[in-house]
Amino acid sequence: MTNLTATKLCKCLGDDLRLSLVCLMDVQREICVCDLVDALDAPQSTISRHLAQLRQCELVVARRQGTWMHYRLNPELPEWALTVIETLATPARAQLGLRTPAPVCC
Amino acid sequence: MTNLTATKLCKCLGDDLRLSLVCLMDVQREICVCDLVDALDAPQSTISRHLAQLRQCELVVARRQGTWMHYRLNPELPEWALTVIETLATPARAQLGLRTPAPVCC
DNA sequence: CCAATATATCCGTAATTCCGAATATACGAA
DNA sequence: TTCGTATATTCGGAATTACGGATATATTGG
Repeated sequence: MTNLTATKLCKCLGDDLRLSLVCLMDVQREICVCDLVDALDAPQSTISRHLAQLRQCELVVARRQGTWMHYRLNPELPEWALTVIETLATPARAQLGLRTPAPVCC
Repeated sequence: MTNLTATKLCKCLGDDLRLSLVCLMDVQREICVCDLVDALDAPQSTISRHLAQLRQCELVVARRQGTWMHYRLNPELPEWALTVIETLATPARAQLGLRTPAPVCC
């Protein structure tokens, strides 16, 4: 179980970049940072900073594989949080102009 | 139809006070500002400012009745937005310590 | 150990958001 | 018109958040 609150979840999702990250993880079960970096075009340090924030709120978890880090939604997310994410995913992808990126590396 | 985006919705809900306001409107079909002010204890100007923000994002609409203003969720909210609000309402009420206030005025 | 690659963290600054007292506005009643 | 009540807006300052270049760390291969 996480100690995620409704407010914290919304704060996390209330930013274009973080919402994009979460949407990409929702499509692909797991995705590595380099793919995130070139799907969204933003400097690597920015992406990494937002990922850290998502990790700290326990929205996502990371798995290291060699030099790569693979991120995915935290499988222990409470059901209401998952519902919110899945409900937002479709409109968000359209609004943010996200297309599912072809897996590049890993 | 509104021009609400997923990010804007989350930004609105990503604040304890605004999330409380929305939860209270979700329970009571319609609620007036004075009830909101004494349900949440925060200065009137703060409540009013947050209500203005919710109005501007088209999350809520207001109806004047004499000197009172009655607020409710925008009935034209897209379905995904309503789903998000309803999904969050239960955990949020618990986390924010909200109890349904007895209608005081109006 | 060294070099290269992937990712994370630091840090100073810019931008945004939040606050609440004071003030303005809107309305009903007298 | 004037007063009283309900609500909205203004405004200056405090607090939070975001940014991204520079740097640090971790891991693999040679």
